[in-house]
Amino acid sequence: MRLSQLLIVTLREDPADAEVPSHRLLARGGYIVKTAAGLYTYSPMMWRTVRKVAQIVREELDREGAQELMMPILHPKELWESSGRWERYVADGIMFTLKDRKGAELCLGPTHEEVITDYANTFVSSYRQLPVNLYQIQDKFRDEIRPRFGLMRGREFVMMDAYSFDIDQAGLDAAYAKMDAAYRRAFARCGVEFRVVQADAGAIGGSGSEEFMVIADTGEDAILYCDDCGYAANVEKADSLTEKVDDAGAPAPMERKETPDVRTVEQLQAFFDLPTRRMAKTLLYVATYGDREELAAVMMRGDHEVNEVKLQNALDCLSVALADEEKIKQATDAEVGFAGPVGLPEGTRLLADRLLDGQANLLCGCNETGYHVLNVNAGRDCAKPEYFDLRLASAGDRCPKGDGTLRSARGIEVGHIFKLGTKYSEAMDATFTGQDGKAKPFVMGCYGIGVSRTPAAAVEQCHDDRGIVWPAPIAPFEAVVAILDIKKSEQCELAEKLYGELREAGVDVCLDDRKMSPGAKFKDLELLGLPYQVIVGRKASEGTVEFIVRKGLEKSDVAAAEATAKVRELLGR
RNA sequence: CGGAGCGUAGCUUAGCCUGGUAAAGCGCUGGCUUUGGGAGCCAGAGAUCGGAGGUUCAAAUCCUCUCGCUCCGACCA
Repeated sequence: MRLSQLLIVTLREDPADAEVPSHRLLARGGYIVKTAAGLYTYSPMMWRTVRKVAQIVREELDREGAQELMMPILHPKELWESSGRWERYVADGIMFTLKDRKGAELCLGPTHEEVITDYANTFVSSYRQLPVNLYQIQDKFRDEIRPRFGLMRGREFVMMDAYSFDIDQAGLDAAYAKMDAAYRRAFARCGVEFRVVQADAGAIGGSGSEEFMVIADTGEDAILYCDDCGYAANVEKADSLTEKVDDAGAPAPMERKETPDVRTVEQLQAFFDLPTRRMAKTLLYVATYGDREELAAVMMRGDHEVNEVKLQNALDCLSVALADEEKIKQATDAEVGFAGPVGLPEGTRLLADRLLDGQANLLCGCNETGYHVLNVNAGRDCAKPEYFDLRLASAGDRCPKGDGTLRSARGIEVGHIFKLGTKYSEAMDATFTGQDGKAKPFVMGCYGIGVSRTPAAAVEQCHDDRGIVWPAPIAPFEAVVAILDIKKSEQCELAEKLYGELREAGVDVCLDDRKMSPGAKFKDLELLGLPYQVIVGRKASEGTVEFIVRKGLEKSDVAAAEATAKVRELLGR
């Protein structure tokens, strides 16, 4: 490809709305142009990269025996009603919905469990046809509350979604392991540094799930990991340490204390001279279940924070949110800052972090403005709470699996694998006939890769102050031969020769024959980030070219006759 | 949805407070020169100032409403 014939427009200034490096550099390099909020047009160069990622993913999935197919983007409402998700997704507002000319309701597919399950139900009728693993690479549509960061969170994006169908849990475990292996190979091939972490299954549902995170400071997810044992988890999911507080002695009589204007844990600590771990703060949450709301009181050790994802799972509700001031006053009959388990209104659901289970003599609020109570013992002074692991783990905690210490990092979620089980097959009555002649629901897994997010994550991880530094496997071109002065015939001739040689050698190379000043060309190639650059300039007449490795901008003069071999060597061919 | 902010040429912005001929840089077009670090000169094209109302002799500027976009929180590949 000759760059003079490729539509490349780079900008000298950053677009005003770009905040993170990947958005800034992809926009400035002309790789993406915003069409509307969260909607981008990919340039020819960008599309080459997206296709390379897709191809790597395709190859690795195919190696595990997965089969590519294509499903419609438009889905009928009825299909989503059969799984029970229509109402929820519409209520969430995440789904784009529309009506056809007859007034029938449709949605733009945000994910394809319904369509694929229906397909499998139609086509797979016997255990003899199983296992089967089907995938597609296609645009997904989600009306994100806040699209942002360019390709990192768009409303339309390219996704690989795969679905496995098995006869039993063991089959699912095997399919899941294969996908895990395929994902590891695919992301390694893409040249990104990633980590696999345990994850909350969220709205998709199911038993087990792991996320593939590209490590980058601008990642939207926080992860915790332990270098000792390899434990790693999304902070939403991370298990918390299990050791209890030191012994607080035998249960002592409860005492009501006047604590004027003492509301926060810090203030209490100063007031009572008690360690924060001897206090239980009580937070009031509003849990939403479809069309009804319920109030829940959550007790947490004074020095710990609530993990709202865990809380949501414990309550088995659609969403949780801290109660506002008015609701708190209504429920506790007190100002904010004095809520506690003692004397809560009848019927209020009371939960507590499991670390409080069996803990004696806690300091709590007592639902009366200006008062706290000392020596609260659950079961004696207040209702026995339901205990769950509700604590937000944090860096510095002891690893839940060993003696190591948890460290934290930020990650960009580029892949996610789930063990769904029979959630969808049962809801949609999708069955096959087993060996015993009886109908059985498919045991399913689902798997996603953000195909358009992955290059953005790669840029996030791999750039410098001059521009993008593409990993070679997903760069729009692996190498470029650049003519510095296209009016010099010896430069053009040598460049054409090298360009031909590299193509012969199977290198994905382009010829930069654009008419621009040398300085502009250098800057442009740095911004565009092609991994290996062969610069044909002044020394062309001596048979010498400049070789630039974009990563680190290492430069050296090499004999033109050696240039092709050098590129091949660096590409490992 | 809640909070904050921004809409002026393809891009980045000035002008708005204090109403009075829409401005600059980049990019684009033509010409001449230039060619190893975003070249110079000359000549051009390009904006009904997001939209609608209002105030005023007069609105990019003041007021009201609306639409769009960005940022901070809950969703997810």
